[in-house]
Amino acid sequence: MLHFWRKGLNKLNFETYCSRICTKEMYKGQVTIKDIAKELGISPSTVSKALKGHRDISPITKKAVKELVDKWHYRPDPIALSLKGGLSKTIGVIVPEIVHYFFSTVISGIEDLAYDSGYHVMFCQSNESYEREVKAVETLLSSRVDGILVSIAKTTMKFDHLLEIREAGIPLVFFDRICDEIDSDKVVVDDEVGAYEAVKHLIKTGCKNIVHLSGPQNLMIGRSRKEGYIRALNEYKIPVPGKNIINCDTAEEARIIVPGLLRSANRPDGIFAVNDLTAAESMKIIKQHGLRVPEDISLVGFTSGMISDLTDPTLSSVEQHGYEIGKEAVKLLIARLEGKGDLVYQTKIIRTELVVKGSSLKQ
Amino acid sequence: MLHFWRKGLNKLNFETYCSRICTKEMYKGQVTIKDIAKELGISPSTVSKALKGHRDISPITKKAVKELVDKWHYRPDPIALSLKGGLSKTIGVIVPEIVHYFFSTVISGIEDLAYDSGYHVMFCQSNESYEREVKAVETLLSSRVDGILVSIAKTTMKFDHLLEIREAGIPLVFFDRICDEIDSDKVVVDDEVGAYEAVKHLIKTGCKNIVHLSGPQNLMIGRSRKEGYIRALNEYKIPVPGKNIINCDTAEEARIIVPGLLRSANRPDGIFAVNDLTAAESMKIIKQHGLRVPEDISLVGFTSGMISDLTDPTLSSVEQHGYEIGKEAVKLLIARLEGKGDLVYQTKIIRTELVVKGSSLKQ
DNA sequence: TTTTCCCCCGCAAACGTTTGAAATGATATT
DNA sequence: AATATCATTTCAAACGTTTGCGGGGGAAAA
Repeated sequence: MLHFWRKGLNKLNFETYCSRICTKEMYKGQVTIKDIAKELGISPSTVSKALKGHRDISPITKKAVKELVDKWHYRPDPIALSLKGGLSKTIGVIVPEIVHYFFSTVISGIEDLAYDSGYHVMFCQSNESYEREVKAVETLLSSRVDGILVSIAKTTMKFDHLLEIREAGIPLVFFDRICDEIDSDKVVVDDEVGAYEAVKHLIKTGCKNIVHLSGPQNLMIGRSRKEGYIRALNEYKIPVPGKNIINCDTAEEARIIVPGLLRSANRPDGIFAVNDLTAAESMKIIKQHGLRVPEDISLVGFTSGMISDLTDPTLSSVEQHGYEIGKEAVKLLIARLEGKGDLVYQTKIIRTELVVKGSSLKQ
Repeated sequence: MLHFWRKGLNKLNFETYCSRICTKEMYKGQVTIKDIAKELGISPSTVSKALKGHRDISPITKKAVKELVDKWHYRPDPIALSLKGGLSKTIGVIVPEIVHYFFSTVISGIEDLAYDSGYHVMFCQSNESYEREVKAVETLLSSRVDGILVSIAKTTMKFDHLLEIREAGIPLVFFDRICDEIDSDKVVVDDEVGAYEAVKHLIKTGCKNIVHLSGPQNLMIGRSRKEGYIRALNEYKIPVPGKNIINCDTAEEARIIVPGLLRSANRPDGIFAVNDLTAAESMKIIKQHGLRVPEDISLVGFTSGMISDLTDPTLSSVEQHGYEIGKEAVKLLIARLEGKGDLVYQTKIIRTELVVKGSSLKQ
């Protein structure tokens, strides 16, 4: 029974060879390499080799295989491939929340570059919860992703789960909400410079009493933006009273905090908010109190997307280039995955850009 | 070599049994069931059965296995599992774009329910391009996802790629941007009713000349919203001149179209826009022309998230409950995947809700 | 005619896991 | 003492694919 068929095969012309009736039950399950082999009366390994153009396989067989493959819509099973090769060609992403302009922009960048590079994207949202974040790491690890991109939750103070990723031997890249305690590839926005530029702009346009509505101080981004604020004031020798830095990074908090500010003895004439949503809400409150933006109070936010075009007046803001961040993060990860990256960890800084609009143009 | 060890094993106490030195090279690759077996001197199948609490396995062995598993952080390889079981426990999602409040909300709902149900989510964005959508289907199919959720792109007019999903035998659920030509499970918003309610509200608050800025008519949502608009006007015996229905569903188009409207002979006193972004841009243009909202022109949009709170005045809009849509879509898919769904296709309708805010309160 | 060589192709192992069937040793039954 | 019973474990096959190795057959060289 060995090789007896070959005489027949070699004499077979393509018509006969390929026009056999399609007996494969295509409605159930997928076409496998074995099905192709059985139909053609050859072995699975021959089919496999034919498919990748191995020189061992004769042109006649190659052609026959390819035609049947097309006819039956055979697709190699990525799962079997992964089992063999050990790589899933999938990268995992953990973000605090998807419903958030900045993060969806980053994800968009991640998705675009990942797919162009032949990787799939699997993602989880932590919903800003430490527990969910731990669970997400667990999920991704047991999914055998090749690498993980993560932007940590506001409430994350312990990092064991992230270290576990490292211990499992899979590459990790932080973006935006990075973790200082862990040495790794990182992509960050130059928050400090962005904040500095924003506050400097407020000072130059005549603000004397600038309040900073700040973000959580356990996150780098919260600290950096505050530092930029302080540096700008220091540079212009303006005192920085502690009460001018107020933790307030949501619209809800703004509704509680801003009214008090407006009624206080020395009302601010400039506000630098840690994000646009807070800034926009502040603007509304200011207007409700009968004050004008920017005449009475100038406002600058930190990008959360198209918000800045919708407010009245339009909102000056620091653009973060989320799409670039996503792409850079994937680039770093893939470089490491494919071994081209040298062993030293990199931190990529994406520059910010102050976009001045209506809310800070005093005259 | 067969079973000779057992005498020893049974006499072994746990300390000795489990405290063997961790010789496994844990820095490279994953711990497999074989490693556990080898270390314990038993066979892989015993380990496997011990792990799932098979009654065949003695308590002493079970405990030993579990302790080593904990110690070495063994995780079953999902890839091997998938190879065996034929299921990847992954669902694929195709959306037009992630950077879009409505879709990111839906995705959030999808993600939440999917993970709670033990499924992973893999996703692609079509960027509103037909070609990209075809490629996304291709990608997802060759990823062997168990099911696919899709919201089609604006430019998609042919549906062969979607039929291919059906032919591959994997369940398909449409959401929001559904495809009428394909019989399948669907989750839709009752756009028609939402539009009807919105326009009725405009009529009741005194608008006589209402313009509809409509969406693409190849999409159900574009057609349905237009139909709701027409039904409301018909009900109040208000004529519907063709020129009052204008294709315009982006801020860019609004900047071109709306100024003309405002300068026209019979300027509208109400506008129903197919989405909030268009409505918000229209509002800006109206104000720039020295007209007031809602006194001169009332405005109602169709939800795109938090936009409606940011404009001045706030924007009346039809809420779509994107999060619910995502959850329902996953629910339908999982029901079908797990065979509990009967064979008949379902269409789930998520009701909309008119949220009246400042832009349509004339007095 | 025999030997050598090359071209094609099949075999088998491997990836990690599951599962029914077979086997082992000890104990209980006749 | 031979046999049946039981608990516990191993064996082997399977999922779909890849790949180095070995071998059959035909053609060219001796």
